[in-house]
Amino acid sequence: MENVAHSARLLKWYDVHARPLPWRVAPNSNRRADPYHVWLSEIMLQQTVVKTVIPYFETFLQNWPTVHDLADCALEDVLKRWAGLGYYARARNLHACARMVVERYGGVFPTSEKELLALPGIGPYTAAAIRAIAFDQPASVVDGNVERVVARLYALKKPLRDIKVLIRQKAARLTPAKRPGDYAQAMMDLGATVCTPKSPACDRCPVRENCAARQQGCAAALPVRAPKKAKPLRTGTAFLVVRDDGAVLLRQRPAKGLLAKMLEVPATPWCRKPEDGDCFGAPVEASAPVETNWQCVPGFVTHSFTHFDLRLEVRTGRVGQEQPLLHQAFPERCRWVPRRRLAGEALPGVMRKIISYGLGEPL
DNA sequence: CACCCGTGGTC
DNA sequence: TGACCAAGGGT
Repeated sequence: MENVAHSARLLKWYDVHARPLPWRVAPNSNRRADPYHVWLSEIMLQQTVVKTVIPYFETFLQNWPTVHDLADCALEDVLKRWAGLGYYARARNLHACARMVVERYGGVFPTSEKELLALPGIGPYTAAAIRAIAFDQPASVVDGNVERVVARLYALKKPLRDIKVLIRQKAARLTPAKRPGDYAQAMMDLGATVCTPKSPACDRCPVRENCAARQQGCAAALPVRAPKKAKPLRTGTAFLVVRDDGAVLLRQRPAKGLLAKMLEVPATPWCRKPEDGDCFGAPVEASAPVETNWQCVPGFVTHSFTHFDLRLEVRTGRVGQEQPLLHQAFPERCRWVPRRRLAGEALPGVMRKIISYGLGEPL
């Protein structure tokens, strides 16, 4: 394929169809996007769709207009603002990266691939995106969209995991020296709006003449993904304790692992075996954070994580102001949170489900 | 390298 | 409605 024709057609399409996004400058613009904005948006966009990211991006910029502001704030505040977005390691790395950029580089993002890759939360994709979009360097940006577009352009029919290197080579060869930032965003916009996973709109595609998969009629079937494994079910019981003044008992999760450093509703361990009333041989009551008259809420809260499904029973309990916490509840990590403050806390989506389910009202 | 790591948009 | 899976990185 003629690479020049490909990039020329794509850029011409992008000039017309580029979506205005908060972190994006207009195509063919003389200005470059702010590296802080590009970095922040790219971290948020990892495995997350544009529509979901936009309000979070606006909130972050409003609270922390510069990387200095973000570096100066407490991690806890970042986690609060990140709550609901998922993959919370991104938030911890974001904060660490901001501090590193300020300490090592005086708040100015480095431009070399080596230096960018050394920053927490920045991998091959994000480093290339920052170089291309913020610094106008001809870096080859390969994300899930580009993998799909390239697999179709060349009708690559082997399993995706076996041809990742080949796709990177093809993608690098397609990347133009001019307007690399616009080109990168054009490829990703194309994948997100035209060359979509299930039913690609080939009749609207600016590079349909170059697409081998379209000629063969197999575009929708590419790329070939490995079959997914079934998710195991984990079960447990959550204890929603409401104090007489309406405050709810929450607990900070451990520093590593699932939902690290986020707040949680105290609960039993989440067990592999869906056997009610028993977990590792211990009774459910052994995980209760207080002694009270527990009330079972009918039904379950269900939630699907990346690698397992969760089904939780919820029990509610009312306690007085002077109720002592039980030893098993890790009291050093427990906090009473006023009802009105709940929505702004670092509560993951699953915990918000549990609380609103147990309270019988939205947060 | 395989696995861990969230959530909700999308059809 | 449920299944797919997204602008990936860390270990």
